[in-house]
Amino acid sequence: MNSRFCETAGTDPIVFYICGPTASGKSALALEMARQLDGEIVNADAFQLYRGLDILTAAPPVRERSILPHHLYGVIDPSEKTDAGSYLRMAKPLIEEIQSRGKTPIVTGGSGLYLKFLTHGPAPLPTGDDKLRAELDARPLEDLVAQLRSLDPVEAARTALQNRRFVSRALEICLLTGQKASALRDQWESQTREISASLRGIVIQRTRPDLHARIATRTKAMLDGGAIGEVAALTKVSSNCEKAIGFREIRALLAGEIDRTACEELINAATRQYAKRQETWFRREQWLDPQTVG
RNA sequence: GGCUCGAUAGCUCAGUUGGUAGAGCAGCGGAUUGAAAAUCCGCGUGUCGCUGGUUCGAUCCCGGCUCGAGCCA
Repeated sequence: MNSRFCETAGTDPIVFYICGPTASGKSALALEMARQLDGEIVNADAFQLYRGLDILTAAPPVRERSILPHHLYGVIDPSEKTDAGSYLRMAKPLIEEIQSRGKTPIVTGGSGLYLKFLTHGPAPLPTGDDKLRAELDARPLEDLVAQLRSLDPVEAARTALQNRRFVSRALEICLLTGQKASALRDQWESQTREISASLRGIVIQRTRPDLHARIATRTKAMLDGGAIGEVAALTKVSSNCEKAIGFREIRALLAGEIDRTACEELINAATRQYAKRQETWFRREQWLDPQTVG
């Protein structure tokens, strides 16, 4: 199975992608492939970017990272925010630099949106604006929907109007650019045709019972292995970083609001739900080659 | 041993004055280009403990049994 990818890697300066749901074994596979392909690993996980949360976010441990180059792990302070655009601005030059040294970048991670930025490029849209978002968040959803409908009826028709995030973002684009979000998005859509054909990568697939068992094992190991200490040690955490699965649950445990058993089960459930959403995302990325494991 | 209460979805429970049942959580499916481990949409998945009886019809009423909790011995 792996030899096939070694061959394709040899023909062109390519980037190899290893995707899949959380706890599916991406990191281990990435390490093995990096050895075979003379590659270097590039993180594509939105939360493993944060520093000091290796255990909570199931990032490869430092001893593993020292075997061969691992990039973009623990590079952002938990008090900071990040987004798919800034991830792309870090990852793209890095990948080119790795290639310039004759190495194969092996991108691995489970953040579908971040991966999509890397594979299909950014749309010509403005970065989110915290101040504007705070203003929009303070207004009723119907109000935002009405404004979006008047500014950009095409975008309103395509947007899931019950989803405040999506409505808010569409409106944000219109307000920040003075243009129609729908028009800007159409530009990008037309640019991205054909890109998928040039991409190489796999998505790890496991049965649900297998994946759920692996999640349970990992959650237990995290809680036993220092995740609680990591959370306890954080003093300043961005609203972005605190969204990490397990963060809220461990905070509740530390505050005595829930017991260890409840904490573990809440994290398990949230992780299972996340894994399911990841599977849904990667199912749509048809350029990925499914690899059934387990 | 006697009495009382309970037994309904994977879990916690509601309900049907008799017409085969519904919430939350879990689960399953989906959307998703700058918050994405986020956010949102859709779906009830069932021998109503077992067994007799009454009834046109029982998850519901009656008897017996099983299991669980409590009280009395």
